[in-house]
Amino acid sequence: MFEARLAQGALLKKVVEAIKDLIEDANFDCNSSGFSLQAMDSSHVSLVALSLRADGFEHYRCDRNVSMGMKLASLSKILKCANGDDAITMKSEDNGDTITFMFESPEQERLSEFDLKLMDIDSEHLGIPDNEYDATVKLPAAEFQRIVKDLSTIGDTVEISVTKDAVKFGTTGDIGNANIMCRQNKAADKPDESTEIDINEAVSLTFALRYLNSFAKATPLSTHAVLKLSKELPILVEYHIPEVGRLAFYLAPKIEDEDSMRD
Amino acid sequence: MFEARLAQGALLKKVVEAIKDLIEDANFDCNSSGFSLQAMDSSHVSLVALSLRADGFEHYRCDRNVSMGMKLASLSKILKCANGDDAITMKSEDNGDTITFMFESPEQERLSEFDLKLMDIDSEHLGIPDNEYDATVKLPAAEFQRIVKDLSTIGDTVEISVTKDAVKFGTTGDIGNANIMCRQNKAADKPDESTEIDINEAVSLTFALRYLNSFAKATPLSTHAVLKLSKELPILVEYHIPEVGRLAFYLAPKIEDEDSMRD
DNA sequence: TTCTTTGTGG
DNA sequence: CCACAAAGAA
Repeated sequence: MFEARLAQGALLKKVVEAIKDLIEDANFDCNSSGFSLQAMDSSHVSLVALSLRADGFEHYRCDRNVSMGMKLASLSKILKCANGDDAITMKSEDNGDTITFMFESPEQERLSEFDLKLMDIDSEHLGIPDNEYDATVKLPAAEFQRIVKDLSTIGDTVEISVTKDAVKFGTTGDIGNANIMCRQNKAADKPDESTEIDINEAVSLTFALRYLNSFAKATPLSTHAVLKLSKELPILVEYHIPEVGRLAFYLAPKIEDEDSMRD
Repeated sequence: MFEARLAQGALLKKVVEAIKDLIEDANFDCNSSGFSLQAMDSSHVSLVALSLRADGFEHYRCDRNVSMGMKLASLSKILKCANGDDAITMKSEDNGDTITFMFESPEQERLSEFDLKLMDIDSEHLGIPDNEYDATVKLPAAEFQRIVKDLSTIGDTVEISVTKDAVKFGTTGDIGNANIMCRQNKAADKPDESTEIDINEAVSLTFALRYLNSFAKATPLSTHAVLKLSKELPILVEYHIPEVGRLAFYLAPKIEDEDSMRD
């Protein structure tokens, strides 16, 4: 059987809120080392990878590897019934066709159980290469969310350019264009507001803002978002979940349409 | 004539907000002992009973018994024009065809008057038997509201089971099923959060969540909701209005469909 | 506090 | 089937 208890149930609520707009249904894979998910979004453009380590749970038991297919809209409905301060226990029998979510209020006065029917989902388990990246930018998650939201009001794509000591986000649209630049700033006094850049080579890549906006739904999970970029590779947008794991998103860059540049 | 002044006008506002979704028009009955209403909801499934005692009013005068038919949507419109801290005076001449609502701001700086046309409504005055109940559950009103709201996202009906020291709310739906259990807990330190169970016999009854959700609109009137259940009898959901009276709702249980159980 | 979402009434 | 209002989310 599989059984895992998360003292901070709010984490699970936030994770599901962050990915449910991107993915309709997904397999959650459980093994002795933890609880994870990998899935392409519905339009097969971006990829979501969640991993929660076994040791991030208050209690974790997984007798044999299982893959549990869930409809994320249903899962979200159920998790909305948990209070933010509830502890959440997930439980599933081997070969069972449901997963049980138990919510316990801090004083244990109220105990709720929700059984979610599992479903069979074909999933192509994509191996994600563990790349070295040309540039890594760590910036406050709220700031990243604000930037992609603001730029979305102007254009559809964003060009992210990273240089040694600044990252620039630029877009162009019908009404004009916009550029937002964030300087490196290792604010030691306010670590939550630091912006750090680690670079091997300057890169400049263009992405669809629509997906970055979806990724930014993970903002409540972490103080910082980490962007990793390499020429011609998908961007990796990572949210570290303190003590427990991480939620990561991959999105391929827009290839410059060179038709207009040919002579 | 009839004249009654309620210092806490907010009470009247809340009462009308709580019942206007259930009832379109109703007769308000006034006599020397108080102000009351009894009506079936529009679909003739549930029953609403309001009573405000004469001594709950700052001033109360009722020369002869009158029954005043009002359209609740209109009454609600009018009461929305009162501030929460206004005192409300209701006034109606005997044989008059209107009722006047006077709103006075706490400093008497602002005084408003609204006349509402009365209407003739046939009302079957149902005698409500004053039953002894098998089980009484008193729980925080907000918690009851939350439970019926959460369960509504999963299913259409709820099975309420009361045992000596806990009350269980269960439902089943397409995506799975749910159970919420509240333990008895006479929290002496936080009386507003206490859950108390008084039981003669364990009961388990099933109700349409839709109506319970409507009943829960009365939540702002009281810290606690009181559920009274007996086998095969309608559930009574009561909200005590401190110092003034009570708002009660009755709903018949779903009879188990035994077709599927016949051999 | 504002906006989006959902349920209800016409 | 459409529009409004109340409720929840940001």
